Amino acid sequence: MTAENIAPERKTRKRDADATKGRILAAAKAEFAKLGLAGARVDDIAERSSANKRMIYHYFGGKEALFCAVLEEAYLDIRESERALNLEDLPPIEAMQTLVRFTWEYYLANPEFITLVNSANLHKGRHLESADRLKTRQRQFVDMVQRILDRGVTTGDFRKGIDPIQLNITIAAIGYYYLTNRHTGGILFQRDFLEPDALKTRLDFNIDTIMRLISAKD
Amino acid sequence: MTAENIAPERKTRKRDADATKGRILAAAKAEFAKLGLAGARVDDIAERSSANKRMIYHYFGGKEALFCAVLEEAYLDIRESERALNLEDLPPIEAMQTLVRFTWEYYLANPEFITLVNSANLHKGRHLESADRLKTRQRQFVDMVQRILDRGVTTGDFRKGIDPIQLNITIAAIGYYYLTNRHTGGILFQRDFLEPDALKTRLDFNIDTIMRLISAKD
DNA sequence: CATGTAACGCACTAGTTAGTTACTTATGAT
DNA sequence: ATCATAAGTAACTAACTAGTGCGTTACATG
Repeated sequence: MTAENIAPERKTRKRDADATKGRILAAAKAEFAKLGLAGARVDDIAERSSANKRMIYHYFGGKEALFCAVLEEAYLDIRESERALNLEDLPPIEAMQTLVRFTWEYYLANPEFITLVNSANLHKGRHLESADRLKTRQRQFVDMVQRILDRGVTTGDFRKGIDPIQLNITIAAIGYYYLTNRHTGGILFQRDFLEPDALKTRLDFNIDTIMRLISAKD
Repeated sequence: MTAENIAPERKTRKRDADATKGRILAAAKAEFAKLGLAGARVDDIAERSSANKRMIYHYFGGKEALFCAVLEEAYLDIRESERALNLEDLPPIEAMQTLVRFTWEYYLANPEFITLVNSANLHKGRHLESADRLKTRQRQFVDMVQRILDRGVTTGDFRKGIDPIQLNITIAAIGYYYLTNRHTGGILFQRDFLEPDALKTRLDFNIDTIMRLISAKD
């Protein structure tokens, strides 16, 4: 499943199912992210992955099944990266600020995540229904945020009764919306949304928004 | 440009350029919103509008140009609806709460707006570039929000120095994200995002988020 | 009533596109 | 070595799709 195979072990290893599968997945991710499910072309994915179209049908079954695989992998990656932050080792305020910052930086570094999720929702989430491993991870994630909130209440930093799901949605929303709509936003507001200054301003604004939302002092 | 022509003036008026154009636009809006730009089919739009495909090319020039027309109309409609709220006649706090509530309710009542904007951004906003009338409206809208913020500062209700653009983006974001990602969100969080209780909870949460963000007391 | 103009519609084309068939080639267990 | 199996390829197909050529029909104007 390694995405690339730059230094083959012995000679030029011509046959490597795992590597081929990984290359197809990476190429599909790029293609689906750029053009959406309907706009993506199976032939282009085959070419981008320097594999053959037949291999896509062999390993994944078809265009839609390939999209399912791409989507689940994308979601698993962000949930795994969040877990790797070890937020539970941080004081509550710092943990929450880190989460807001991480979410923002993840979207910035992985813009294809956003367009993939948008495509999935255009099709009513149908391609995520069977991703059971992900549902478990998601629950663990919500529970972790709940524990951070609880700790913050104990220390007197956070208000009581905040729903971790509403909070998660809000943290995602204020970063996601800015970035997914940066093109139409840039035209309408006559600003470059990706300029370093603009990015810094927005991140600070977002951290401030979340801190004011959950803060106990008021 | 009237979308329907239920009561024709004299006899059965078989030829009506305006009505045909309007029907095509309405059908295209529904089709593009449902399937995206690449997924939409010109033949289907022709059939849905009970017009002929030839007419689409006659009136709009092509699929992409039709998408441009649909998109600009959609944006103009929301900006016009916002203006019709006459927020400047309300006290600052009430004006801002009304704006948050309106934005939410507009997205709920016009779900196609969200998917159209998503499609436009998938294509890097290219289809909105020539919408000059809209840019003017957008500036007027931002100026109006700025005036509400200024009034709020004068009355002592709002903090100083809030950027109306960051605020607008945030108001849109917390409603938009919840609704555009309601399908994947529903699967991952195991909740029905559109249930009446869930909708009410989210709207209250959103109003609270914005009020805490701009409120002077802290 | 004659006539120019714009609305309208059928049927076609040239190029795509997802998915498949039939085949070759490398690999590793025996 | 050999041979079953999995990896890999090229060429094909049937259905689809954006766009167009060309002819017809309604309506306003003089």
